[in-house]
Amino acid sequence: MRTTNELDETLKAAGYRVTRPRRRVWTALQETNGHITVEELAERVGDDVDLASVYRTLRLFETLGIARTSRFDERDPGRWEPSHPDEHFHLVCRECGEVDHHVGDLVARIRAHLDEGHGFLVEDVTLTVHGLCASCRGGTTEPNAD
Amino acid sequence: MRTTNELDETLKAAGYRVTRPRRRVWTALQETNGHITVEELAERVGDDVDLASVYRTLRLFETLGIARTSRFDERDPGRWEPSHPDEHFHLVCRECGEVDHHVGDLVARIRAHLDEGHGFLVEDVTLTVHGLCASCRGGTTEPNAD
DNA sequence: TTGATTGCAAATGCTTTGCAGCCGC
DNA sequence: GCGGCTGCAAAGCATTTGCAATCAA
Repeated sequence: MRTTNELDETLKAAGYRVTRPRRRVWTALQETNGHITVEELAERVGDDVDLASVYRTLRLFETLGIARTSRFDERDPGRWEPSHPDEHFHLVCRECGEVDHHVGDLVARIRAHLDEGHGFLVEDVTLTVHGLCASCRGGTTEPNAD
Repeated sequence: MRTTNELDETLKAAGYRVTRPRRRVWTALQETNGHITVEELAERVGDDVDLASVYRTLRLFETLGIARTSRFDERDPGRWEPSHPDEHFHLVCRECGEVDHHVGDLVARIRAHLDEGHGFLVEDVTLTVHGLCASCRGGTTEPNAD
């Protein structure tokens, strides 16, 4: 899901109208490719789209399954990203704030593990790892430094 | 960390004063043993402790490392729990809202896995699983029902 | 045309903050 | 007594909502 055409189809298929604000928000979200604040997004979209519409549009995208929101720090505003078919998790650096979108089989393995033992039916796994990214680890980045 | 005596020591050791609001919040948090809203907590604490003080106290407890906050749904207020020495994760049921505090080695294994390959220094792992708990899985709880 | 969608402005809800008085040490 | 802590009230900030006008179908 990358082009505005694909957005148009998704909207129509679900019975929603294709509008300029929706296209604009969609494009802006694609351009940044993730972890962006509603305010930052609104800035990119431009002043002729109201902040409230950006919020409404993002909520709609979430309902449609094409965007997702998450919060990496309790005291930060929510951040949005186009939803990604791959299961992934986030590595958040406490120093530089960088968010690494990490794709791998880890989430799938967690899911598999949970499906076994417990009576709990897993629908969504959210994994966030806080720490220090390679560049912020005190200069040295040698992989086998203790 | 369970008694008010232990709270007192923790506060003093860090140079903070032992006060009635702090003891009250601490006790209330222990009693519920987790995943409680600030408002619910304030209710238990009583009207003679101001809501603002409850917020301030919880933030202090967080700083001291004896309480932690998390949000299971983007649109819910934050929830607090006494911080737990064991690494654990949360199973949140979308039907009944029940939050299961799940202790196990899964988080440790995730941590170990991350420590290997990547240059990222892991400090905190947050894992939240949304889905349906055993009792909400459509009545039937047989493990091999389709 | 017609009703979904928008912009605007006001409201909401959670959380924080300024400040004068109070209380732990 | 001093300075940290509290209650109170007001502010802050992200997000939502009511409503009349607008625009996609």
